[in-house]
Amino acid sequence: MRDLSRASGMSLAGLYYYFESKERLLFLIQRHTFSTIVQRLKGRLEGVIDQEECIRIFILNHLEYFLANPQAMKVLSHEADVLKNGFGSEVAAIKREYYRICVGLLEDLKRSRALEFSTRIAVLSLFGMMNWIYTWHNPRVDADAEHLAGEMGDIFLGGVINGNKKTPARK
Amino acid sequence: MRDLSRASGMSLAGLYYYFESKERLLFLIQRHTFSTIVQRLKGRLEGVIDQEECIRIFILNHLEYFLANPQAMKVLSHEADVLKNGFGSEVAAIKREYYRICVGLLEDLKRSRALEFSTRIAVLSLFGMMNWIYTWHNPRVDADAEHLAGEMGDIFLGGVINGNKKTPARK
DNA sequence: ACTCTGTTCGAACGAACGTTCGAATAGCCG
DNA sequence: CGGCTATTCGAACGTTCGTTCGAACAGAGT
Repeated sequence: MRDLSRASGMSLAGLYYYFESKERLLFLIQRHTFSTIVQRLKGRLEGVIDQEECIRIFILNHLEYFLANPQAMKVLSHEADVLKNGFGSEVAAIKREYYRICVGLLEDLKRSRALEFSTRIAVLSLFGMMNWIYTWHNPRVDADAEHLAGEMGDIFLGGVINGNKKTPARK
Repeated sequence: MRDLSRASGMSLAGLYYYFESKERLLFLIQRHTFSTIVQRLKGRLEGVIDQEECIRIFILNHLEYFLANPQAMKVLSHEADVLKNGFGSEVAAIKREYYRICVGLLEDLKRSRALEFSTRIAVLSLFGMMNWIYTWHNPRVDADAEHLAGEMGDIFLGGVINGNKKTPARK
């Protein structure tokens, strides 16, 4: 809170005139962030029918927001589970909706191409690929969101669509 | 430190008889953990020639350690960059060696099959898939390390080997 | 001019943290 | 037994943190 006070130019006590507690402020930031991501995603998916294109849009939407707000996403990734019961559940609901959208897209893809893989593991692997970016992305040496989304889309979609033809029988 | 004192049964001051500071204790834990992972990996890779099998071993080795020490890996993922210059650089060197091993394995695979993809992005995507597990894995509902390593290996290897045949031209 | 409401702030409180210090204890060697 | 070293601990120190309180200030309405 003292850092925010210094950065914003408002006194420490002044912050508490607008935000009743540090936890509620974090809650507002998280709710705003995840709501924005979900809302933008829904807009971009509207009218798109190709299942593969939908997943590429999902990845691009996610990475664009992450790379446009790197410090914010670093904090949100770090403070993911610190909100207490009341605040935590509302944010968790938004995250769950976001997760369910991705599950839906992947199951559409599975159905349309008669694929076989665990949706849960695939979705969470994709989230891992995308979210881990905050630990390594350097805007001076790494590509932009569009290019990264393309590369990650190739890896992920190539993996779930083609599977691994070399060793198809896995226990 | 007070939590460690309570959990270990030793008094708070007693801890400082063995560890000169909290930061040095964290450094020792990190060094021990990452050294162990690298050392086990080298042992398992010895004599293996098939490039795909090497990467599957890499994934399995990583996930086995992560799932065997979930709380520890959660802390290490969270406190990845808090060590000061002296301590930080030694741990960073071990991590860099680990990263370089994975880069080497992937470049062997690329060379042997004449593949085309960004090694850096592929490696960091793989790390993301594997490291993100600490945020979602529940031993009561999720599969064990061997099964997860198989599924993630299918997705990752399928992705980098087969690429995405549907839209091969990507700018 | 006076009040009322909305806004801002310096100063402080209580709690938690990393760390230190001196005393107490235990085991061993002469 | 007496002295030595290794080990353990209660109590405290200084700092940082989230939060609160009462005073100060500004502007609008009467």
